[in-house]
Amino acid sequence: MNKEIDMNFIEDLKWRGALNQVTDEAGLLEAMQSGQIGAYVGTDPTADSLHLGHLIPFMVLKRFQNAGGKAVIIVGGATGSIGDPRPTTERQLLSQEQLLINEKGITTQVTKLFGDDNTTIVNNNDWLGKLTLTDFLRDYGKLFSINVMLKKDVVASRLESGISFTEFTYQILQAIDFHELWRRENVQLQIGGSDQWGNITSGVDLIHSLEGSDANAYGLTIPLMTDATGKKFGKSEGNAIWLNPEKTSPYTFYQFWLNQSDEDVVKYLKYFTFLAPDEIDTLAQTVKTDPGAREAQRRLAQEVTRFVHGQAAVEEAEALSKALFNGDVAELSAAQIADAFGGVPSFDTAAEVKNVVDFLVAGGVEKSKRQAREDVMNGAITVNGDKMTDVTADIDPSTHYDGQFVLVRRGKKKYFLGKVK
RNA sequence: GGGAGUGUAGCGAAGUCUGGCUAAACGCGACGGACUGUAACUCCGUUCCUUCGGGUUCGUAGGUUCGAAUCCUACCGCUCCCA
Repeated sequence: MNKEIDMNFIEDLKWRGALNQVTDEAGLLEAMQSGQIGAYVGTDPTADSLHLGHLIPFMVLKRFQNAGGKAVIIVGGATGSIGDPRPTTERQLLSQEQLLINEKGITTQVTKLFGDDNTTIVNNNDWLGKLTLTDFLRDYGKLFSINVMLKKDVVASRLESGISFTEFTYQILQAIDFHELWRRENVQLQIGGSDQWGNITSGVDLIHSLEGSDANAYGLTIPLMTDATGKKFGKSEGNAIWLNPEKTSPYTFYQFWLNQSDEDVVKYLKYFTFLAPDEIDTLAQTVKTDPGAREAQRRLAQEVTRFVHGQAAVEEAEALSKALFNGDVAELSAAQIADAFGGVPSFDTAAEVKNVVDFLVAGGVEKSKRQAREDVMNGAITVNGDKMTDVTADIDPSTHYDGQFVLVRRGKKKYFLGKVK
């Protein structure tokens, strides 16, 4: 492992604003210099795909990997079946079937992000699933003080509103995970969001209890990511941005980043790209000198989309963006539509003349006729490039694109593609 | 086990004592429009469904009443206190 690069890992994180707390900064750097060590990030399969919130710790893990470390990812089949306590309310347990589906989806995505080299993906069900209750109580339970567990922020915040024994125990399971990886994969560092601090330190303490207080085990947390308006990062129109292209198209993903505000864009460039500091500084200058060009946003969108979906997806998203925002969509050919519009939400529609309002509702563009009428009357609906303002007007799918498609726009930039059947 | 609270639209929160003027204040969010840089800010409109006649809502089920989110009964969920 290169000594110079090691020295930069923490410094780089600080510069990028990606460091909240470290248990022992000097100790960690020393461990990294003395040979290859592993770091891990745990993810519970709470959904069938990762979303942008998950990307936050993974970016740091990726930097660790780039710095020469080994990346270890736990897809938490066991912990996922228990549920990491939220500060407010008890979680709903997931069914075993759902957990399996989720594990599979997440494992696929993680593999894509981290590649095969210096990456290990494990499921904690492999060890936690085998642990019997008596072993658990004898081997681990004795090492945890209820008094300490109660003081963890998440637990403390739940004492008023209530917390089940199941969720209360979660921190022990996560601690066992850390120890297990410490033992079998030489994982000495656990990375997580700032809300994971309590769980991470539980793990560090457990390793120290079992392996001696001089055992190398460190924790690192990342600040809570919020946008300039103080809102939690990673939502668009109230929906999560997923990494699964089936759930959030690469085009929508690209647009999410392209639309970041001037206030946030540099922060995200530092955080979500692997661009060098001087390059980011240059982009930061362009935000000041020529904000309208949105050079920084464009670069951010390209970099992150490439990291998650690949170069081809970037090109597709850019081609589509160009067609939608810079061209006259009515002039496009059916072939161009078929080619470029794979990324917008689509729906099937019959080859028959239909009232606009009914058409919009049937296609899922609008959720109710009331809403559809309102939007039509406000001039918010454009069909094949023509603005519709008359609620009694009809849509004839045969007029454009060889009768194969109907292109609907709602508002300024939301497009829907009707595929004529 | 005993006692006290609480459950209102996506969320938060009024309204409940003093039943009708309440499809239900207000805030947030969301959606649309103007402005613009496919921005931010600001401003404006909308935000249960509808064949625009009306229909169905205030944890659930009943009841009282000409009329109930508002009163009564039972049940369910959540919280707190006592044991």
